[in-house]
Amino acid sequence: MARAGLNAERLTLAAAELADEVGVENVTVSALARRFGVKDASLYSHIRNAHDLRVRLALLALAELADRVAAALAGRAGKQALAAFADAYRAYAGQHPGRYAAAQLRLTPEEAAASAGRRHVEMTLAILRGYEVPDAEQVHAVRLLHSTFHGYVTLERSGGFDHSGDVETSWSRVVDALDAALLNWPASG
Amino acid sequence: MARAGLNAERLTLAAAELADEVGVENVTVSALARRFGVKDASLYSHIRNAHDLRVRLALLALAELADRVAAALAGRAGKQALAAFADAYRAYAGQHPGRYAAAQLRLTPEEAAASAGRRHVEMTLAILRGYEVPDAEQVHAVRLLHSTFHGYVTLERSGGFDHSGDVETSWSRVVDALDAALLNWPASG
DNA sequence: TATTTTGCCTAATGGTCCTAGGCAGCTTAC
DNA sequence: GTAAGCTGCCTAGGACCATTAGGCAAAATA
Repeated sequence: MARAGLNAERLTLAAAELADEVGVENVTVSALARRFGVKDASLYSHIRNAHDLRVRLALLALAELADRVAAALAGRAGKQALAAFADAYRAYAGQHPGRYAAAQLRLTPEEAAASAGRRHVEMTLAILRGYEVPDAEQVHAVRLLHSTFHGYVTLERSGGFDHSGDVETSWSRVVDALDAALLNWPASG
Repeated sequence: MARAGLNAERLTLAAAELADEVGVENVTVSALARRFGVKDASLYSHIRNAHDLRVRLALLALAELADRVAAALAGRAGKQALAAFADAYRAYAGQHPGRYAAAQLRLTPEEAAASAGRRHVEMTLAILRGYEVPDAEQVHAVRLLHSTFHGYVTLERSGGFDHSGDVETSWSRVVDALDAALLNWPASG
């Protein structure tokens, strides 16, 4: 019998495709084995267990997202940079809902350290350089941006906005509001 | 043998407790049956299936959250109301992480119509009455508020903020930023 | 070519979800 | 107060998923 040529990377990539097609919750060791035409047990030479697979998937998604954002950010500053970050972030979640959902997995400190999480924070801090946010306030500003972006795309994806109204306009209002908040930080009131 | 006295409500409540104790992902028909000292199959006279259980749990959580927010909102307006909403929302997620997570389940239109989702929107609109947001802009403002609150508590819960910095200060900055956004809506820039 | 490594296999266990059909405890009717 | 029926929880059993142990054959190496 010919071998299927499996390895951890190929499995992770296939898991990512599967996630986008059928949702993270359906990314299972069995489904993955089926996709490669091998038995479930065969995957355990390459991944430790199902959780290990999900961690790899999360790391893949975080890295891809960081790449997208970095590309969007190149050569931009100020509100241009903010909007580019926002749009790239939202576009990734829209094009890769399964991967985006997978990226929300809670990581251990070691896993987080090996992840692109740091790059996300660095890029957000880069945006703040276009504004005049005091150093001591930057953590809070980063949290506001992440929270808002994450909350928006999550609700948009999960159908929280279904009923009515233009989501594109809502999104630009969100970006405008964040821009204003950064301009007036921390005297936002 | 004495009967356990099961019914859909008791099961849903127990599922909610289970969710807060061990996480939504571990709220399983088996675990619930174990908690009542009955066999798995016995639950199927009361709930249609595992998904039905999760829907009931989501509806419970949405209703509880709406109650909390309504109580916090009573007699307040303007920024007071905004902060009360925000704090009640965040407190619920903090005290009932499993229920809060369960409330994020994607509902069908019929389920959503029977849910407290409408109340959430109504209460958010009530907050806007303390500001001067044009009618046509209210949808967008509601989305900004929901996105930001949801994003923040989700990231806070999932450990996205672990490393450093005062989360209470971050939270008040978030509320301040939203207050400012509503005061200047839609000329946020 | 002989040897080692390694990849995928079979076999088996235990957990979860779910259906079908049975029997006993509770309810109601007389 | 007992007989009838309803209902609740049961046993039995199927399908799918996660995982481990041990085997054999294909690749890699000597």
